[in-house]
Amino acid sequence: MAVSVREVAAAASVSVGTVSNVLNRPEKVAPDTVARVLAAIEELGFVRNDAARQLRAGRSRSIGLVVLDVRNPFFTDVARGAEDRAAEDGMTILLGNSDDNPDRERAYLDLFEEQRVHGVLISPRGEDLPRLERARSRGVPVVLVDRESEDRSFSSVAVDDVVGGETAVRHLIDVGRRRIAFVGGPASMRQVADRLEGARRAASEVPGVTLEVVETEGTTVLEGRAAGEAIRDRAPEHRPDAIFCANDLLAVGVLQALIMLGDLRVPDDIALIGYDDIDFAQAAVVPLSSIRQPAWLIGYTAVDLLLREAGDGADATHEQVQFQPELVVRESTGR
Amino acid sequence: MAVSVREVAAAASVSVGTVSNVLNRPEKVAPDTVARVLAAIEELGFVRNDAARQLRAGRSRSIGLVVLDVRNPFFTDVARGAEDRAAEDGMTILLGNSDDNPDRERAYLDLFEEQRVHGVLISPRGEDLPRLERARSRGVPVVLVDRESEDRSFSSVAVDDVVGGETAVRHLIDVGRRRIAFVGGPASMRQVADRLEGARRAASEVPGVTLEVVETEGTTVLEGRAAGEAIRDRAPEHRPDAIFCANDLLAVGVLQALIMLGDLRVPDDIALIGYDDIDFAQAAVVPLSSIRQPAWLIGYTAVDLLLREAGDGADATHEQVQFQPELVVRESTGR
DNA sequence: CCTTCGTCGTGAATCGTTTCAAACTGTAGA
DNA sequence: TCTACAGTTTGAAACGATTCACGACGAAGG
Repeated sequence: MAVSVREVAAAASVSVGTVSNVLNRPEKVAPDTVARVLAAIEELGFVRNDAARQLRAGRSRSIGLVVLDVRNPFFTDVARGAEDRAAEDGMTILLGNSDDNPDRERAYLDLFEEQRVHGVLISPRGEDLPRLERARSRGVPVVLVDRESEDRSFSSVAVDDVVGGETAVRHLIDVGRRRIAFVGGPASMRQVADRLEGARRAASEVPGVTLEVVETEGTTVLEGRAAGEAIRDRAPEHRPDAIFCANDLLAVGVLQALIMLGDLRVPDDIALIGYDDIDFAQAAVVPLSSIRQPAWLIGYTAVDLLLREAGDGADATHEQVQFQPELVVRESTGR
Repeated sequence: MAVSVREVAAAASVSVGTVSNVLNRPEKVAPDTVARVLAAIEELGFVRNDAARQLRAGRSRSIGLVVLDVRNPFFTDVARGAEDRAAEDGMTILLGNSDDNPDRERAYLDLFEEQRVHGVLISPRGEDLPRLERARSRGVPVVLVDRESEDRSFSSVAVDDVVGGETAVRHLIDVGRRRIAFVGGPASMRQVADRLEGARRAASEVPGVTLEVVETEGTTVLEGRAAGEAIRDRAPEHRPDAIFCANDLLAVGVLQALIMLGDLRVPDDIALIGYDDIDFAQAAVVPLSSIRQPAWLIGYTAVDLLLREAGDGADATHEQVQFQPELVVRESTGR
């Protein structure tokens, strides 16, 4: 059914080897032979079979990327950065989203291994490093995204979330707040845990500052709204005077609950700061203060490390790149 | 280097055929043989080589999906729906985003053809149907997403954008507006053109209603903001009293320009309605009225059609599914 | 005229899985 | 004892591109 090199070769009266050379090393073939072969390809509508190429080559020209949540603009930006860097080397990104579900995460890893990807970029859900070690021991380079490995045994590209959390809460304190609530979860998510740790650190520096944790089950707008409603419905004296959300999606949800469904004022009654600085942050009901991360750059850099590591083979060194988060002040924390 | 069936077979003292049977039809193999083979697989850390499977099978177990913009939540929702349906049949979605760029669109189609995908879902950028015809003639089923083919020669899943545009503008008229502006572009985007056509139709029904078109070069928040600024900077008597944006991202941008960077009131001075009803619409500075589309369902249905068509072979019938858009009224058009 | 060298082109072997006709084993029935 | 037959297992062929050692040819140099 499908046209193969063999038929192209026959049509152009050359051998299959020559067709392959035209495709891959045209400079090694006499010009008019090249022309004849290209004509035959056009004529027959030949399309290379990538599976056959990969089989021969031993691995694919793709890189697997597993993110925690495709719906979070932060991760689509990371993916764009990765795609751009991969394209520079003629490679492709396979995007999988785990939805913070360990089974899905493992399923994607299995899939990528079967595809013999060049490597895997992953923002690992929990502590399933053994699975990643196994992948690597089979020759698949792994780079952690938005996360560092405890023992530096993996390459990684991350932003210092502890510093980010610290920056956020310090800012809230700077604008005069004292009863601070942290909204985020699940605590098993590293990003969440780190940001909380930073928040605790900043809070403990100043006497009189309290930090309360409102744990959520995920980091979506919906869960933010639920958390916001719970806070809104408290007696005024039990409400915090500032909220730090583990990401902007949560913050948007909290904002909805406080303002649109309630009658609290932001930042007057409660100041609010998010994390990630997604596009929508500045377009929210009240433009949202946030902690900015260089998402595109993270993706770009991660692929860069991966390709370098893949090139070096087994004895590659592992490099940890860490970017610093940046405070962006908008109206939700006053000016 | 990598472990193959051959080595597994040797380790389990069976033939390669038996290993393959254990993998694909375990019920045809004696229980203790199965156990022995599985033990060998575990022992050796065998991972199937997908390229070899595909080569043998003739095509991959993936479906290509080309969207206009991954950053638009509408499309990520479509992708999720597609992924969910594909997973039901053990298939995978390969996501490519064309960024409304014909070259990228073609590059992804080429890539998908080389990968011998099961089929392609695409929201085609322009009128490059010949390219799609060619793909189909090579045996790759194609389903149009969020778009219909003029001549019904392709299967498609779409929402009636003309009706959507009509609904939006009719609503603006219903709430008393007369000088309406349509913000969107490029006009070559079918979705944009259709929504505009609907808008024109609704406007022409009521005497005294004018419809002005403010063309943008894309459908991002940034371009919306630029358009909004242009409108804001006009003399008051030249400003429209209502704006219909081709999608919610644009509307969010317009909103930023009017309110946050200017001092116009929405909806008092200018009413505003968007399209897609993305999550952020209700969390915007002023909660945004919009036209809702069943994004997840569109993706799900598209894969469904595709698999049906792929199953039927060459003589498959082409089916056009059309969903109806739904008006969602929020504060940006008054209550 | 013979050798050497470079340019082009050849075709068989290879990658790893699946398939399928054929072979094998043991049991039940005649 | 022989045949039938179901249940298992076998192993070679096939998928299609790439590679590489080798052959063919012509030109240049001695």
